[in-house]
Amino acid sequence: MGADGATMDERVPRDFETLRATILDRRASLPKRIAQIAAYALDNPDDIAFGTAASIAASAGVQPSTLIRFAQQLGFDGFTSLQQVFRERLRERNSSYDERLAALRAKAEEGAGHRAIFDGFVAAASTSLSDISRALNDAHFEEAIALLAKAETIYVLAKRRSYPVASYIAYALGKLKIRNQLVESAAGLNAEMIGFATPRDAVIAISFSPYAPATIEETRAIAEQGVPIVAITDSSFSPLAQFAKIWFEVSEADFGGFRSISATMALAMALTVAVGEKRRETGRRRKG
Amino acid sequence: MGADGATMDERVPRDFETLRATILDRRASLPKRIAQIAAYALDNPDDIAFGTAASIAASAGVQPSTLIRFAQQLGFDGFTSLQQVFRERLRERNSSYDERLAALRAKAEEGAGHRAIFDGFVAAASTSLSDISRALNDAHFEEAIALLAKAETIYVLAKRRSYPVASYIAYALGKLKIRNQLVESAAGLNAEMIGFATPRDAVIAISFSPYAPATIEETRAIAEQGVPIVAITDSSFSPLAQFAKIWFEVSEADFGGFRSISATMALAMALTVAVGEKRRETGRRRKG
DNA sequence: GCCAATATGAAATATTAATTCCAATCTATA
DNA sequence: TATAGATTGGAATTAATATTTCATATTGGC
Repeated sequence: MGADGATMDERVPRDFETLRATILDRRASLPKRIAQIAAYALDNPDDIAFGTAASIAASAGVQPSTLIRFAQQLGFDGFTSLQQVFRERLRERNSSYDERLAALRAKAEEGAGHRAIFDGFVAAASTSLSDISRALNDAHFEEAIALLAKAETIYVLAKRRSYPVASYIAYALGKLKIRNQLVESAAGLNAEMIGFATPRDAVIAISFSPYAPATIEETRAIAEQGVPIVAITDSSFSPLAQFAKIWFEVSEADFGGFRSISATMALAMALTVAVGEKRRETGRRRKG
Repeated sequence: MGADGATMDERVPRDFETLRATILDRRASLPKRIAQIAAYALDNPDDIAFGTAASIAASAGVQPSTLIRFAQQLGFDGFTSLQQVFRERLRERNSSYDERLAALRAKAEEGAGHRAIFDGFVAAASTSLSDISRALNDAHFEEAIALLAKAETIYVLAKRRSYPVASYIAYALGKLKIRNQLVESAAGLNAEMIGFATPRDAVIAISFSPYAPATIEETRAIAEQGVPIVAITDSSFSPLAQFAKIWFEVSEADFGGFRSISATMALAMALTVAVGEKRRETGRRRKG
């Protein structure tokens, strides 16, 4: 007794991912019609989940018996048990995006342990992304890219909660070989740093309520020097908005008093990469 | 002829929402057992989609015939056609989120202007969040929280692309009044900084391929001093994994060569806030 | 409290779908 | 090219599942 015996179903794939891997693995060695139904199964998993052996076989252009042979070759004892795997998959990802989010948030708000905290942050991030995806103004986005693309140096200005975004922008700009200056508060030399900026440069300033006084002050100073500013902030009443040539309103969902920054991050990354893209285009045009 | 006649199925709900509304509407006037199966259907739509008349009836505590009567009362000609609505719902729901993402990504990959870049980053971030939500191991998460909660000082270690995450963790830990030390490379004093760490402290180390050599080296050094390490990285082959007591594998989707960091951010935020929570609990217990 | 109308339970029946079987066809090898 | 072995198609068989039926119970109006 033990490992061998009547059952023999020790290595039958129980979840969709394993099944998928198994199929892809054996793909090359499968006979023609079996391969055909295998391909169909991976391409139309929903049909397998809902159809009958006959209907699926017809759609895939094979006989029902082939479908059963396929299942058996994978170690299942028939089509029905293969189908279970496809149904289970649908169950697991069953709910719609919004329902899933609502469930996450509900679970999080019930406060069921530490997992709930994680779920809460995932939900907040997802919500924020979905919001910004809807709200982003294409025209503003294009203007901001154009403005930043022709800057000699891009100054990046953010403190506290927004600082991670700024440091990411600086990192990405560096990788794209775009001259930039992260205005950090460490050495207290910000005023001098800002002093070097000219109207041929540009600024990305990021601040959310409660707005860090230093960010506001520095933005004001640099705006007075005539340096154009792109602001990422959270409302039209934001003090940044008045100094900015272009500003984006990003509303981030919060959880447990900590606001998400994923929407801001996505916007920042897109802005950065788009500026890189634009510069390459312009460079080519100049050359050609 | 026209509206009346033999068929009479003009107002049969064809989609789930209409069906749901119809059921809720008639709820009060339904006989006991029918009401019972109606409630069950709205609470467990997945079971209706996949079960057999017999299995569903058993779960809901009624006879199969009652289930059929329920369907007929709603205007369907049997259980099978009622079931179609529940199956259709799963099909649509499922596709909506994934299709939306796929559409975003497709648009992004076609490269239709700058908006496409933005869509690409939003899609990458959403995918990453959804992946980590599925993949996160609760047990590891709890262990990590426990480990970090009892640390005297939490050292945060990350360079380059991961640095924004580290700076966010440091900011959040600070707000939660948890002693922490961000190991930055600026002044070149990292070795000395690390030298102060003891086994009563703990480390959060973050690094993704290509792993910044400095992060690896510093993690190794601090591990050799017996300081327990929680790592966030991208594979079990990561050099960080070997030094870590607990490590999380986070797979981030990428767009245009820039990987998302939203999943890592969500995990980092959750970890931080959960540690704060845990400390407060423990503090209370000690007092009370 | 009685009667008619309605609702319910349980088993019989009809329908549909999965599986098996066998003959026909293809494929690789000597 | 002959032949064994594998693969496939299609119909027959078996299993499962939905539906119907009918006896029994319950409810609401008088």
